[in-house]
Amino acid sequence: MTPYELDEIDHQLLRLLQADGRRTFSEMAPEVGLSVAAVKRRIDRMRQAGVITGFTVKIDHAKLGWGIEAFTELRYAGTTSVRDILSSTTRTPEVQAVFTIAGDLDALVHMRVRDINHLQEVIDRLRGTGKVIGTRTLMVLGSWSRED
Amino acid sequence: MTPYELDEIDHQLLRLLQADGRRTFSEMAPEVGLSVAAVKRRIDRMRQAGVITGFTVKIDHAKLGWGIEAFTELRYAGTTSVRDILSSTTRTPEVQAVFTIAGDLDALVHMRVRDINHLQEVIDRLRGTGKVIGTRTLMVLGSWSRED
DNA sequence: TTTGAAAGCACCGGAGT
DNA sequence: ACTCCGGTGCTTTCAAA
Repeated sequence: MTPYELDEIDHQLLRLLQADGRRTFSEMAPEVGLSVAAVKRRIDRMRQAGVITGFTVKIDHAKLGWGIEAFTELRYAGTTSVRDILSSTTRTPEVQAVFTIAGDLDALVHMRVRDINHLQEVIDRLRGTGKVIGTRTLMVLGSWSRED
Repeated sequence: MTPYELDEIDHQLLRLLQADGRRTFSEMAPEVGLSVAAVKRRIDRMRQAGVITGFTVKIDHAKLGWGIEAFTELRYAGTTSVRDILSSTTRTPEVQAVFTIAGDLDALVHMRVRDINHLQEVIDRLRGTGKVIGTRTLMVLGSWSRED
């Protein structure tokens, strides 16, 4: 699959939208030196091409009382399919993301919990579902994210 | 810090904005059964309280030719401060996110690269900077993310 | 692929229930 | 708290280059 080619102005628009996804076309137009209609057209085009898959809101989960973040590495029995892994992990509401992994372990799960007891409980829940044969949990102390 | 309390309508609004961060107030108003002004006030309030930290665009990096995603666990020499870890990792452009971690390892780095050679090169770069004394890389085969 | 303008909406403040 | 309303500004489409 040949990558979709962006010129410098497309990159500028993506950067502007990453910093503020609700920025208006009329606000961006003078910043990139094009008319409002041209900006709209470019963004529609990137949406159409699937480069832009959508827009979303950024939420501070700690402010809502979900202050603890952790990654858990899961190892499964040899007979477990990716579909089984996904169906057992993704139905746990504390799980934010699941990455299936090449190599000796099988999945890396990103989760958010309220406190340590809650973390313990979620890990137990994950160990109980399906054919988990081993876990290792990394508690996040701090995080940095590229302009998100 | 006591968590900010959301009622059912606030949760609905957050869900709507997670699915489409550019949804208009007038579109959301009838869906939650309030007036446009009331919706705006609630969202302004959540912004003010820091629950909503912003809005952003979702990008399909694979479509742009950055098709490979990986996590690298980094172990540092005992004298390394968190500031040193962040300054050495975050200036690598392929690094998307850095999590500092409790326990025997020190950081988990999320990165995006174009291909395997590129991955190799970035890992070497990370091993070269600062006081890295060990790495372990998990290549992502697939991923799932809660409504993103 | 761009600009420019017109019509339709959305936003946002204030006053009132 | 919410609703109604009016002024302002943004979005969207289309003709034209």
